[in-house]
Amino acid sequence: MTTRGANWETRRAAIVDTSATAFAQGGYHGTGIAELCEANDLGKGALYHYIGSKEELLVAITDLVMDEVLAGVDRVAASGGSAVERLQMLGAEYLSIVARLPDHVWVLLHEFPALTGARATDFHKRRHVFESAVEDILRDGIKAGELRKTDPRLAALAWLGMHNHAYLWLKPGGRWSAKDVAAHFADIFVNGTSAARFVQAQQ
Amino acid sequence: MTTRGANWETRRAAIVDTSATAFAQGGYHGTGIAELCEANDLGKGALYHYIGSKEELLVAITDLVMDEVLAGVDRVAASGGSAVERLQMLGAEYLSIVARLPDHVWVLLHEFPALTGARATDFHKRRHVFESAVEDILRDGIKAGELRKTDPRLAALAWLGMHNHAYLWLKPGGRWSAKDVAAHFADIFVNGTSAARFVQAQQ
DNA sequence: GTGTTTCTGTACCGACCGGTACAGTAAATA
DNA sequence: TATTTACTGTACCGGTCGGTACAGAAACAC
Repeated sequence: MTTRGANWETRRAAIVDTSATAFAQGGYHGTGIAELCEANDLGKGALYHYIGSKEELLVAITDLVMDEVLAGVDRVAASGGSAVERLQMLGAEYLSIVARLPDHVWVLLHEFPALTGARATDFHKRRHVFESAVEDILRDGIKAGELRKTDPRLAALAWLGMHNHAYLWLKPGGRWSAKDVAAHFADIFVNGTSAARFVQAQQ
Repeated sequence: MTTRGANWETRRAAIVDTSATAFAQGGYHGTGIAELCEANDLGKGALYHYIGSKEELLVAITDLVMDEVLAGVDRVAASGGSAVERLQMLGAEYLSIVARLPDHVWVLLHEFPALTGARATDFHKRRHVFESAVEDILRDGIKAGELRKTDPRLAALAWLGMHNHAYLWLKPGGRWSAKDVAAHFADIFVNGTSAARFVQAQQ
């Protein structure tokens, strides 16, 4: 067993972040240990003093994202808002993570199939919690009469697609903020893009 | 220069398809030449007689998908329908490709960053044609008064996210057909999920 | 049958893969 | 100052990477 110094944890966290960026650029399999060493400005010995193995690095990256996502799910559940309010809040929570940790999210969405064994099943469980949260909110909204009677699973997949896709173009300091996009997406998803509704409302 | 027999092309096409499935399971970098040989039941010599190189295989897979996507874009443009009609039609065209070639699409969406040089710029140009087609239809719809005045770029990103994401769960012979999903998605995107509109319409 | 072309398996290449061993250094503790 | 503890660079491991050379098999032409 190896002992750990005072700032071992912070050093490791920095390595995880830097490596996430490297993976996001070259892919998990496409980025070698040598490149990670260069990105972190560390020798192999020093690197392995912190990471254990390449797969542990991948686990650290995915865990970091999923911890935040599930914390967001909890905050939304505790908010006690209406289904539509919770849907928009969940979108804002999720997109703020995407905007804050775009590289980590990139790695998560692209490389989670590289996880093996217990790590893989663990990840799938946690992802299921997030996706079910979306679907449950939609079910609540339909039951409460807030939302039309649509297939909740298919609608959830549409919602998830809209928001997941943002990891490709939503960047911190970019054209839109996470909050703006969340509001816009909630508007499209709930109210649609048709002009007809407003015509009718004016009648 | 190598000469080619009568069924060289068909053999190559079969190898491209089989390799797409292999890449979709293990990733481009994660799948070695040896695994491709096994998947295709061919020795290295035979395989290289058809593929040239590993990257050419990737190019063949992405080209196959993009050819179909751009053909769909052309058919939609030639249809002469309204913006809303064209939007739904483009969704159906795209999702039918996703359902028919899920492995190819998987490889395209995950591994296109591995393309280099002219291949990369070519791909980005063709993808831009597709994404612009979506945005242009939205602009047309807004101008014609069919759609509300929203940010066309952001709305296009929402639409693309919804449809792109389908490569993860839309399978041939699965729970939903490509046409069903396209109709459902168009309904959500254009009309939204709110119950309010129908309440107002009934008044 | 003979010669040519198309195809395929085997052996092999240098480079790089993820990972380990370990000596050495720097800093804290005594 | 002596000793321990935390950290880091170098050398190296067996294995696999993508790719090539080439001899021989199979299919074809005549």
